Amino acid sequence: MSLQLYDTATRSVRDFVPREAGKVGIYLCGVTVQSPPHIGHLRSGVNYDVLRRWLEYRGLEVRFIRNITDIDDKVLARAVAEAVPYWSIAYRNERLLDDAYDAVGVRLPTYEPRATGHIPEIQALIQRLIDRDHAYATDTGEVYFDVSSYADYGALSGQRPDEMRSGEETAPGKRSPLDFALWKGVKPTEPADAYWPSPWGRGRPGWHIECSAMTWRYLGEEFDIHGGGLDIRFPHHENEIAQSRAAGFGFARYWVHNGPLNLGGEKMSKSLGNVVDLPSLAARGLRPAEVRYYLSAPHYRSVIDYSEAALDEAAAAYRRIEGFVQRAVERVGVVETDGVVPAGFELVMDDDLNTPQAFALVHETVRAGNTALAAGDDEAVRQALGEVLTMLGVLGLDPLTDTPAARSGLADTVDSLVALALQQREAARARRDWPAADAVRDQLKQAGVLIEDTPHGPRWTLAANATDGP
RNA sequence: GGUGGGGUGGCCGAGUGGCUUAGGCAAGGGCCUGCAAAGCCCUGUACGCGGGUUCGAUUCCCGCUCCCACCUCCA
Repeated sequence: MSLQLYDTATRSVRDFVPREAGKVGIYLCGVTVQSPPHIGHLRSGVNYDVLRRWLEYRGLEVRFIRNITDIDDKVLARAVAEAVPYWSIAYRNERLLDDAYDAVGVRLPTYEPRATGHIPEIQALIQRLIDRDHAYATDTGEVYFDVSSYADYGALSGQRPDEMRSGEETAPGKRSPLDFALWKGVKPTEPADAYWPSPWGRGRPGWHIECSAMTWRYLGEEFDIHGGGLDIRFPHHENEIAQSRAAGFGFARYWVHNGPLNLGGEKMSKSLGNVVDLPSLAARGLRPAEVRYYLSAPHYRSVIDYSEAALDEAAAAYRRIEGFVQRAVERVGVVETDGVVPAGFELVMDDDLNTPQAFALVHETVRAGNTALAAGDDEAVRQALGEVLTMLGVLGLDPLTDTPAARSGLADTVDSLVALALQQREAARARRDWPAADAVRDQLKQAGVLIEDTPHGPRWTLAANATDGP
């Protein structure tokens, strides 16, 4: 069996066949960097990171392009409000986004192009659309895409132009409310440095066109997978298709959309202001790996209704896995694996990336490993440990490097100090002075160090929320 | 009004025409332990409502209802 993906365009699960054997081109609509990222953006990043890792596991060479839209109405409005250059806003938020992605283990894309770095490509594409009678310029220096010129408009999102609410604003020279701007003329209310010269007058790109231009530049006229959040299927992706197809390009062969992350029954979004971000979760004692688990454990197309309780449960589930890995490594050392995941894991991942089932297999293996650990069956422990690490690796999680102790950078220091305390406790236990022994354990617990007795002697771990303080 | 997705045991969350009715969290019982912790074992018998198809439906079909997303900037 090979990978099957749900394709939004055909509303069906399809066998994934790369257009060029052994290679995959993916374009993911990144973020408009108008404000700091929230975990809804992270979900998107994590979902496609898993897709990419799985494609690579399957031996494909992945060219993964994730764009940054660094100029749009909101970025400019923010710049005016803060009285700073628009590009400083965009850059600041871009850095925050990349840091957040990095924290949750989303690998860097092959390239991360910015809209403003592709003005020539954008203008070339616009001119091409004008030449083909799919776009028109107005007296006011705007260029609009002529929706009526593209028969398949609405196919991706199931919208019919005649059924649509007239949400699009009208403007002088605009032929239809549905037409959308490819190029926007100078506005006196916007920063003067937000414009470039063009055949249609000074202006800047509209939303949508930058993605068509950048896919063209980095992936060619036709490529394999286009991804993004379900919420931008319309109008953004619909418009991208219209532009690129009208320009004569084959464009994306598969459309993958991740589900939204809601909060309180509503989509978490910048415009609604109901956002939760990584720093606020860190303040609650959650580690990025736990957040990644939370975001990747449900299926990528399902809705996640954010709740602290669900997040805490996910963190507990991840710690269970982590606990096994740590104990197993202490017992048998780090194992070398061949990098091949169990067949059952391949099966469920090939099935439209069924990560819930994939994690179920991880947990089943953990249980087997724990049993082996209790039975002293080191060979079985090695087996389970290797499988767990390999599966987690494909899912972008590495419990070996991302432990609380390792992150503090003081593991060795704590180890020495705890060893000292444990000597006293063992002495007390030897003379059956249980109150004294328990006092040591309680004091360590107060300090955030948990003691467990095992058949091979006591071991310590940092409490989950050790960084949280009392 | 249009389009699409969904309502699964206390909670999160997969899945399936019956067969072995995921997995995690929480709960109760047990084992282990000086006591714990961790771990292991056991227990709970779920599929929004009403019809229909079927030998049999949570799974297919129809109706209803509720929720969410999109149709306007948003991963």
